[in-house]
Amino acid sequence: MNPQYQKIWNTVTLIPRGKVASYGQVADLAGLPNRARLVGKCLKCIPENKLVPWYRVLRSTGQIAFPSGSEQAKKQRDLLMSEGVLVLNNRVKMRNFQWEPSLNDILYGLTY
DNA sequence: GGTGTGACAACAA
DNA sequence: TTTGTTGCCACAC
Repeated sequence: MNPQYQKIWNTVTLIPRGKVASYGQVADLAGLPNRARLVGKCLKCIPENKLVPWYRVLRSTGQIAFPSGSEQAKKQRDLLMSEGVLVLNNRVKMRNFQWEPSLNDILYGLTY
């Protein structure tokens, strides 16, 4: 499988419970600047055995990427709410919930 | 190789 | 705030 995909999945796995990240942020951390859209593609083909918290990835605005009211959007909202992330009108307040990776996260989480 | 397509982002109005 | 436009770039045809 494409090593870029592995890197992206690993990065998403590092997002802690109760926090979220944007597509662009994940791309940057994975060493793939300006490739937010690749992250989106990547998330829809996660292998089942991987257990990647895809639902913690949102648009830079805090909006859920799926159309509001869609089944996928509902599912994502429920998963976020279940770990304490407040979702109103298909959107999260990034000010409150955006993940700020520590130096340790970057040095030890993204290497393998 | 050209072309169209994204679970995007930044900006304008 | 919400909507539209433009830039972006790896992929799949």
